[in-house]
Amino acid sequence: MFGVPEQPQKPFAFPKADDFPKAYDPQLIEPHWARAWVDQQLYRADPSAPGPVFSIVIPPPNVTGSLHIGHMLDHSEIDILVRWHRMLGDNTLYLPGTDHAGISTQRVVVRQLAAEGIDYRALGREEFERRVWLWKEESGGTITRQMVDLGESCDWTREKFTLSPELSRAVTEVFVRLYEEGLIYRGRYIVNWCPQCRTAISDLETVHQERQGHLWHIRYPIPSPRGSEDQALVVATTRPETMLGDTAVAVHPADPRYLHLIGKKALLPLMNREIPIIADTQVDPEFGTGAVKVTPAHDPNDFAIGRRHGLAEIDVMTDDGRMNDAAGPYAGMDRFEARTRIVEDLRAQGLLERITDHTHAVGTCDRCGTVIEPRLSLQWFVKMEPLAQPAIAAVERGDVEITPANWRAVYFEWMRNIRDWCISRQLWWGHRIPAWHCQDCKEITVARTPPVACAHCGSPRLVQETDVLETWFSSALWPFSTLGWPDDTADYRTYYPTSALITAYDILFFWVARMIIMGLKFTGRVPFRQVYLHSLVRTAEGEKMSKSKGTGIDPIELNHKFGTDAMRFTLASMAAPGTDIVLSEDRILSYRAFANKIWNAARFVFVNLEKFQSATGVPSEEIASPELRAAAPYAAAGQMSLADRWIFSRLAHNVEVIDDALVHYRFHEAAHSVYHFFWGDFCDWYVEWVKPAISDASADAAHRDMAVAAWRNLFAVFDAALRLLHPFMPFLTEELWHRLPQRPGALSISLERFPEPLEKWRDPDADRQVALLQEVIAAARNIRSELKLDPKRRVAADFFAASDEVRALVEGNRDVVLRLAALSGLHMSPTHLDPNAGPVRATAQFDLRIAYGAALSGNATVTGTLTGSITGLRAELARLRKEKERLGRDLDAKKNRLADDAFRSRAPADIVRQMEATFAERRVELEKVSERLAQLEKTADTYPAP
RNA sequence: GGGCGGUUAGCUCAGCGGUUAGAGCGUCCGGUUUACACCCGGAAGGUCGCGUGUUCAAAUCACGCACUGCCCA
Repeated sequence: MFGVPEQPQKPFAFPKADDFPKAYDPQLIEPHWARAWVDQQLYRADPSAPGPVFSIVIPPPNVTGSLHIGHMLDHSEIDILVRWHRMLGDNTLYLPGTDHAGISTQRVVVRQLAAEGIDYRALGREEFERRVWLWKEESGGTITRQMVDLGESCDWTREKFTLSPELSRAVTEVFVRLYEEGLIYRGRYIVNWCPQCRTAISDLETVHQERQGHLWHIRYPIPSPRGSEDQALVVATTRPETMLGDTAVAVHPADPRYLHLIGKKALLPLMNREIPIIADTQVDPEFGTGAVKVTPAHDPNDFAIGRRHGLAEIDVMTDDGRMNDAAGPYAGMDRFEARTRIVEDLRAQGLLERITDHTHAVGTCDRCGTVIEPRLSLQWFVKMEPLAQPAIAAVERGDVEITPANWRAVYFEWMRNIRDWCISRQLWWGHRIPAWHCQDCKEITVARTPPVACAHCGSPRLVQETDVLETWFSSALWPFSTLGWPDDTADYRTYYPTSALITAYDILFFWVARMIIMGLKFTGRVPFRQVYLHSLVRTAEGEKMSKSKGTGIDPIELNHKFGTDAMRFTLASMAAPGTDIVLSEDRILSYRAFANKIWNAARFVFVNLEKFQSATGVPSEEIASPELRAAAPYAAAGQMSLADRWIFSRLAHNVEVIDDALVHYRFHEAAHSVYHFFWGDFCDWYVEWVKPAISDASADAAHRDMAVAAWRNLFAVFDAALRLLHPFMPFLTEELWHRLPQRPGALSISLERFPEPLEKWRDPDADRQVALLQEVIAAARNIRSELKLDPKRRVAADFFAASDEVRALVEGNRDVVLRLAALSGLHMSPTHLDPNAGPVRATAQFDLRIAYGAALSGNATVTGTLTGSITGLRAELARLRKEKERLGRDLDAKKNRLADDAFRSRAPADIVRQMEATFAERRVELEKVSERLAQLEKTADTYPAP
């Protein structure tokens, strides 16, 4: 896969029309380039390379999973940044890899085995692990294959896996150090237990769902020496099956209803066990009856009460959610079956006081959705509070910048209320905890390598801990473990801390926060300088995608259908910080059209160069060589054309916008800028503008020079546009770039430089002048459209310039105006134009009119003409009235503002000046509109009423 | 219960103090303009959820309300 193939240097030949099908088909080129980028190892990082460093590690996906659309968003954003930085000349590393996804991978393999009729426990740990590795080998390539298909420019030689020996070494090192510092401890506490996965899971992996449940009010009799009958306490519970493990009933010490009962005993129904009635301030007198059953082994609050009062802790369940022997007659039943039976039995015994509806949050397993059982068990924990302090400070200081900034508050909130982290999992797939239990003294020995003797008593009888670490524990080390830590490698020295972390906001706590904690603890530095948290992709219905509901979108399928470039561009264009993305096919189609537009622009450029070459004999090397493209822009006879000045100015402007947008992770802004530059500025205006110049095959030297200069500029801009587009549409731009002549040895557009926003290209005069000409052309097109003129028909227009400058500009560019507006002539009028002769469009700078006579003249038919017709006149009147009203409203508002002394004295001077200028301009427009309206109304009066 | 978002054109979304509030799609009108019908030209369409403030100036800031989504307990 990584062998570098020989690159035969073929002589350059311009693509012919045959090589350019009219419709762009991404399937023809994307697989080819995806392959080539990997095979040539183009993105292999070199720690000794020059330039500022830009490094980024991938959020590792589940090794046995497949990419979903959220990954594609994430990876597209990362790859856009990476390609951009690489093109800026940075020493760039994009490090790929996967994690071992402990619970889900184990579950998949357990299921596979079960399907073969094999109980995984019967296989034994070693054999089971071997089977999981086999499965990893078998399915583990999917993710990386998909990433290759996406064209991600990562360094595959540095691909990492959390469970590989090198990364496992980092995990062991971290575990041992934390243990030695007393930051890891083992203890018996209530944890979230998933009976389906048969393991403890962390608080974060427990998802709370609001559910409609019940509150069962159960009577706990209070036996008295004299045998009085109705002495009883009523407790309310949502989980009656846990009562089998009750070891007390608790009331609030100040609750007058129960004062007299404190210290007495209650008889636990069904179990016939006497349990104490205790007082504890944790009891909420408002909830239920104010008396609660206490089950220390199955509820975190009860556990706390139990510890305070020295209560027994009776676990009544097994690891798969069944009732155990301590549950007496209910032993062996599933917990929910037991619940039903217990309620029935209580009812039968008259101990069920009542049942009320109760909505409460039920903890469920993040992985499998099973209802979590809070359960007492012996687990390993990380003491988080001391670790969190530096992580809070780092973000406070700005050592880590979080974007969008509102996530800072969320981060702080979680960090400041952090709870100890249960890191042990009762699984076989994962990093086995490097702790050994002494069979003699029962002490624990934690070590980097298997110890031969107990550190406490010297006994050789040691048994390794069976629990593994949760996957996020190893993920938390990812930014440095992947770079060689704990060794001081060249990669680590060069690329750590990484530059940025790009991930979805839903793993801020799971992963981002923990990486900051671990990075600071073990490297003394933050793991990344910036965090960008992007949104989630939702379905067209706005729902969160879910595999189980089948609403997940397969990006590969969409890429195949629309092209990876189009998909990537779509995601980028919608990736506004802070807003979830609702993906729709319409939107993707519009960017597929954009790819097609680029393709066809290239087609135009190449095919016409060929024509030019054969007509003039000017070789393509004199027009499109890489050296010439790099040296643009060109002037002919010492002067650059207005169109050329303008497009380079627009290019510089857009490069600046794009650079700035990408610095701030505003992918949508960057995408919009490049889209409008290419389609609007380049295709709609520039190419149309210069068509005559580049097809001028006149023999004389002056014309030839102008044509060559025009061609050189066109190629230079086209080349720059491709480089500008490259991070967003890598495949198409790579393909087209290779169709341009290149230096020998130039391998890829991705290794070229991103265009620079050169100040010398800025040309405010050209910007203004072209904007005005565009307005003139648009005005003419607008009238043509209103007159419903045949688009091919050229008609004459009248023009009044409000200044000599405007007149000179329009006269100097008469040809382009006539051509793009399909006019046959432009007659300069010394005075304002009479609207009775035809519709007038006017700005403060000019009037333009196409006279009815001109529209009618000749033998062409004018469909639906408004000439002299009452309907056409009415339409124009309506338009003018609306225009007048709008201008009037605007002017009133501005007049008031300008008349306001407060505004004049308090607003910045340039704002006031600007307001005055637009007011003056708008007033001229209003005057013109009013004048035209008055004249037309007079004309309208001569018509009979309809 | 606490916190964070969202509410802008028919749809999906930008804009988050200062030009006549934008984009893509959709709609309507006209087009086989030899790069592109995945196209070209033109147009219509919005009291920026409601209310009250702050400000010379509010879609934009603050507060309240309504609806809605998410996170944490």
